[in-house]
Amino acid sequence: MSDFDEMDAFEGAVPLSQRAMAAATPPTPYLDGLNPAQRAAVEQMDGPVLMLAGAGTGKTRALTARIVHLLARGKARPNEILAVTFTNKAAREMKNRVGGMLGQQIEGMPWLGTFHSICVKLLRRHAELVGLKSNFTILDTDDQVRLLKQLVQAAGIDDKRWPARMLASIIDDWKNRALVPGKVPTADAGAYNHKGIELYAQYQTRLMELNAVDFGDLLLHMVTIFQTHDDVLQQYQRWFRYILVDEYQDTNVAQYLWLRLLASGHKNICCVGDDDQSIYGWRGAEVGNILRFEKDFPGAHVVRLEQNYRSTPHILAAASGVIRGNTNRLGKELWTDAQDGEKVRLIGHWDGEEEARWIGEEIEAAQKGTRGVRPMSLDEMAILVRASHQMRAFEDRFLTIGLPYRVIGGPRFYERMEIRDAMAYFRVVTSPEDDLAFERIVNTPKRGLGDKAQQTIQTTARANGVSLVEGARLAVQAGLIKGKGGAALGELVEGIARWGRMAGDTGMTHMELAEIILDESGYTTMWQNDKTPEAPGRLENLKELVKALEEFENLQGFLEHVSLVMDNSSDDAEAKVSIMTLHAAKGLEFPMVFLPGWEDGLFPSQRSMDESGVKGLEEERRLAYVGITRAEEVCTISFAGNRRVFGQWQSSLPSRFIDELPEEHVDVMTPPGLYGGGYGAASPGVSGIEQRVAEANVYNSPGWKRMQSRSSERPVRQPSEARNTVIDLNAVSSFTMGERVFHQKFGYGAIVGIEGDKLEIAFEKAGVKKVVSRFVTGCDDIPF
DNA sequence: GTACGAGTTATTTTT
DNA sequence: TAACTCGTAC
Repeated sequence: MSDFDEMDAFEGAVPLSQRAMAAATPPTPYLDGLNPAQRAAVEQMDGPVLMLAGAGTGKTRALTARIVHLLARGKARPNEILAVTFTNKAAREMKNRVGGMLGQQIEGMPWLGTFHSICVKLLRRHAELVGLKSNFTILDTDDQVRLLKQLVQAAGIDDKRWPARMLASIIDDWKNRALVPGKVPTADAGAYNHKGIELYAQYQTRLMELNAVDFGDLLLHMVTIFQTHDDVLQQYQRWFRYILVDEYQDTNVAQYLWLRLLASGHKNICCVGDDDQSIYGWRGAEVGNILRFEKDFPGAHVVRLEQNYRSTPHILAAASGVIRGNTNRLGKELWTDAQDGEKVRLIGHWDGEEEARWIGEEIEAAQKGTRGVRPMSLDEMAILVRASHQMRAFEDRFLTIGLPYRVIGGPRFYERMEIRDAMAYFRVVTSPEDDLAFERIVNTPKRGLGDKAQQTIQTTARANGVSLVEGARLAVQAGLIKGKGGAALGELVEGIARWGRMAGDTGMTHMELAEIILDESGYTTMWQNDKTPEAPGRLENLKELVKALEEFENLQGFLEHVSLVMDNSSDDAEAKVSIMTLHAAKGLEFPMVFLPGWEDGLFPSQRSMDESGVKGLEEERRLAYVGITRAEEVCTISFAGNRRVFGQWQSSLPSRFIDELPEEHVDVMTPPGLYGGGYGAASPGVSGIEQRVAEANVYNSPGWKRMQSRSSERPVRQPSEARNTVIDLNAVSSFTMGERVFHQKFGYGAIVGIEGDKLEIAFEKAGVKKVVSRFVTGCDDIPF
């Protein structure tokens, strides 16, 4: 069971008074260099503390110092401190920093971890109280949906109209709100075509039968146990002398209840967070938890960390100006000692491609040091977008100009198909009753087992009250599955049994076992024979998976770890620009940050506003705040007048957040491709940024005005699209020797030969190629 | 069992 | 537009 040894976390309870005395007045080097607010947050050890930590105010430092202080003062032993984070990354960082501050790795803080990993440990010890066995399996989203799909279909519901995914998110939402099937309010009765609650109950029953839990259950079951077994609750209330919570603004109702139950004895709970950075409302986070802290814990000490060590004053002022638009804040104002630095830069572009092109050029200039303050490495730059589809324009552009970039986020290593397949094999081997895993691999690779064969397996298993593996064995034995499929299935079942025996055998490492499983099952061969371009990568991933096993004692340990730790370890050496969503950027910082796509409807997202009204808008605004505060030295906000949305050209207005930027901290730039910038005054009554944007921007250009005036009809000349059309019409004849042209894939180049409609082009990055002329556009660079 | 074509549908994502 | 899912035809 991974890093959790049954007794470790609780052993050696020496009376506290004795320990406290032994640690009379030890030196406190970890307090040096803390500012007064941080220090207060560290030294106020007893009772409830709310540490309101603005962006870049050294919260992790204060949090780790607090842990070290508690230990140094003998207030608690390492295993008596409960420290909860949201992500494994945060947990890891805190662990490292506590170790670093103490000068050595203490014997471990077993209760420093994510909500989920801590709940797994607890639930394994008390599983029987909610009807589970302690070796329950943890289902991920994929398993969850597959299971629900079965139930939905069994209930005779059209899963096309009512997708299982939808039900999964409804159930997740209930679990986030700590609602067991019987407690779902009647207001939600209509959910999922009035079948939601019933299916939720069925799903929970099915999970019990499978001895399985989903992510939401980890919290929910523990809350149930604490609520119904006072003795258990008290045991942990006594054991966890001090509780620390990171990112408190992201907690959902279940997590909140869990914390409140544990803290209700001594109330030594320190919650750290920033209401202005609450951006996960859509997945159940309740800003209300942090806003209500002082009511929940009367007499709480509230400490505000407001000195920012990250950004320049202009950047902070811009961020403050935007977030000021929100109501219902606890209220904080970031300040800094730092020198002035550059103002936040604001620029509008004609369309999204233009924006990507400009940012690409800015990045290249910044690298050389011809722009901004100093030459910067690509590692120091990031582009933060609202929605991942916005990344595409940048990827396309950077590919053509050969600018190295990396996309952060997206499918993680352990979510890739081949990894999940391989893990399903491991799961079946280590626990043959894992039906979901068996279903996944029974016909992967193809064994000639279609729907009918799989149904036979199901029926046999159910009739005999056994697992699918066992059902399959019986079915084969009884000759119910004929031909090639039957033989292959027999082989698979036999293999599972054999590999299971090998697992118990000590003569073999679990890495060797893993390789044997993947080879003998034919899984490796399947990819070797696959000729799709991604096959080699998948084989590579499988190799990496086996390598990752090394750190664990056995396959079970590995599976346990992986079910909760879905990390992506991509540490490539080459310097690259990072592209990611604003959500993914939380907690990160970069000297140079680009915030493109600030257009109303895109950011703030129309959908957010439609679905959640003012609440939604405020969360979007916090997203803007998070974005701006990621920047250390240079922050560039941009928007485009026109953008392709679902293949259609759409024009939009600059984001309302742009109007909220304080004018004196913003430098409005003139977009390239405009003849000298301004086109006269904007309409009267418009002032401040809006006016300056209008003066400098496309919004006051003839092209824009033309489009506006014809807004009811289709604009005569769409951007880019128009350009392409013109070229297409003149495809054969329009090119001349030496002309500079652009190709989607190969970038810029010059024509060195013409043969009918085929062109020979010397590309700047890709060398000389022959290309059909319609794939090439001239770059006459005339705007609009 | 696969391959292809029609039809659908377009946030944010951790555990 | 493009990516994905589903159903049908071979």
